[in-house]
Amino acid sequence: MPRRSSGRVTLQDIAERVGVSKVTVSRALREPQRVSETLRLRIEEAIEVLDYIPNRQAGALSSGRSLSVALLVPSISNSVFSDVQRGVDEGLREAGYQVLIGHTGYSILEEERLIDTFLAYGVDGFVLSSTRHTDHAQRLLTRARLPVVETMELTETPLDINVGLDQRAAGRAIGEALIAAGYRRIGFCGARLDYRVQLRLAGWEDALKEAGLSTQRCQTTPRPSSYRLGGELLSAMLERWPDMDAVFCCNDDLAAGALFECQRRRLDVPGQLALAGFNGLDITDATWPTLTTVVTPRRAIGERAASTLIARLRGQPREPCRHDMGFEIVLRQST
Amino acid sequence: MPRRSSGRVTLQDIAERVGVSKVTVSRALREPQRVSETLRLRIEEAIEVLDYIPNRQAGALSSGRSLSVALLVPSISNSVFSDVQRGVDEGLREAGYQVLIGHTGYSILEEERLIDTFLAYGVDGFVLSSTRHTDHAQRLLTRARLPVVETMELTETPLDINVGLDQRAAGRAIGEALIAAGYRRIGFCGARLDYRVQLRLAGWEDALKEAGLSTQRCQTTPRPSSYRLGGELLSAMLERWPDMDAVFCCNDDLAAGALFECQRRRLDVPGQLALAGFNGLDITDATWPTLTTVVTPRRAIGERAASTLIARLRGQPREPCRHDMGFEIVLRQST
DNA sequence: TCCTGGAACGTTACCGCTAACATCGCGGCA
DNA sequence: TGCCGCGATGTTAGCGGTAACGTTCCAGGA
Repeated sequence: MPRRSSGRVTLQDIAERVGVSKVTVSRALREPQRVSETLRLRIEEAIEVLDYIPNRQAGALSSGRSLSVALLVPSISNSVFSDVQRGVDEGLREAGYQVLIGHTGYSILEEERLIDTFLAYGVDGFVLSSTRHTDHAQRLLTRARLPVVETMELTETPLDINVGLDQRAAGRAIGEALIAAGYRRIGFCGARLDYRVQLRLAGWEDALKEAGLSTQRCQTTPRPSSYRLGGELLSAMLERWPDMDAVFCCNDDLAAGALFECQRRRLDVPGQLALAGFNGLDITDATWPTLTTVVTPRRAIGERAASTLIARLRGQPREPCRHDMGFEIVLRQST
Repeated sequence: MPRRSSGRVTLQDIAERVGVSKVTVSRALREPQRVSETLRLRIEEAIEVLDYIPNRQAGALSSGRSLSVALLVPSISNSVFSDVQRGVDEGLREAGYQVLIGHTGYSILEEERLIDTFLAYGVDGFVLSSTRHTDHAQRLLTRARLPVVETMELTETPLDINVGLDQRAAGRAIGEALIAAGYRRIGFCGARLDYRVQLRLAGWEDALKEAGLSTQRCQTTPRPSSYRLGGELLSAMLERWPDMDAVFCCNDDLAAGALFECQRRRLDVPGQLALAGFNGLDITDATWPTLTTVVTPRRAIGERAASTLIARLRGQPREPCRHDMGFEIVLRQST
């Protein structure tokens, strides 16, 4: 007894209805110019009538290309990454690729697990949201010989393509901007403490040290970032360093939360305390006062990731390269 | 000349190394208790050594099950849906399923396109974020005979499983709460105007009409929701209806934006104007004043969607059903 | 008239895995 | 001793496509 077929409409069904072989139907779909006009129309009609949906699994198995790409982000709720995702998605969709999203929860072990999973799904490439991976993950990626884009921060040793911005320089730049604005007792508040936050912190220290200022006003926690946490961290800092005149928050969520806490305490921003965030999310331009921040080109990063990946997928030879997408300090009312 | 193999390690490679047939290796992976202990260990070792990654496409093609489920959300940056997503993801991962995310941009046409795409990928089920679909989408889903969960709002006519909350009742409840708090000139501000927002608006009208209050203070726009838009809409409303004493915003983003606008205008909240939002996002509990809102059980919706879907996937017969997950009015400082 | 070449379509053999059924070997029991 | 039953493993035949190569047919040039 033959294996029961799935019941789905297949190429064979179309072929029988039209009276040709299934290869011809397949060709009509993939290389329309290679079948005669009349036949193509009849095939298209049959596809329409029977509601044929190609089986990508079968196609991928046979051709070795799945026309899909994995995008791994640390968190799906963080709009930083949804901007990147939009850029990636748009670029790749145009080229006929489907983007499969996975979220690592900021864990490189989970990233490794997802790389394994998506390799099993036969993706044709990866867009990662970091440059740090487990050894095993690196080995898997290398052995798979797939194009890989590492995004967000820059690295000296990209696996393949690297698209991001100099997080340390950005941290330094906002530090310098605060100093230039006249602040002298500048704090740093950071949550999660992932690699990028550490880089921003290092940049902040660079700036303060160079100006001969103290870098002691630094409040960090491994807890995940949130608005409320921004308030809590600011409270702790105000307690420890009552003389603080400005705070650079490692991201906009913390900065907004800190701002809300200032409002709660009737602390004038920027009169009594200046605040700066990082990323340039929508909220920084909506609060009162609006928040000074470092605007990161997230969408552009996603788009560049897509375009470079497509070049690789189309056969451009593998040759490690970095794309520095820059950043922009935007001074607003909070400083 | 035979087709070039992909170069990947396959079951056959493992089988040869261990000296058994590939079916046995396949069995060792899928039904470990059916192969002898010693052999299983040798197979596991070979898999480890050769870094074997199963080809899911081939497995899915052969077995007819892909162990993946599609989750379609309107927007990926909206944290409402990332909460749902987390619930779905967690539940399904435990059962061995991979969740593939697609975002429709609030368009049912795009939803239709994605349903088509994911059917081509051979997913075993769908979680949709709405109960409204194109006719063609409905036909595709019905013909595919896959389990489908429609989430977020309730419907009288579910395709299969329906998990959500009564959006209209929630709108009505917040309206009643504002009335109970003594407000009489209550406005509504809504963006995007998707189906759920329309239901909330209808509920708000229900409450006001029943109390004999005017429902004229209603400002809506099809533009997508954002913090800034909340400020803009509020400004417009204050201009048109200077006597307004409370506003129900169709979601928390607008409410927060409206709050920021009040701060900008030095308008006391709730003294001069009360504000209420919808969803219960983190920000509502962080601002100053904190925001009254309708807390929706997004995570629970996701989890229930996962558990009911799993039941179906495990063979439980199809029988349309609704799960009302409720909501909670949380009164905070803004009212 | 014959040959040639290319457009249009067909045949074959896989891709890597699994369902279904077949086989083998061995202990236990009549 | 011979047969049965069952656990452990193997054989076969696909799943639904596509790459590579083959065939057919007809126009056009020598």
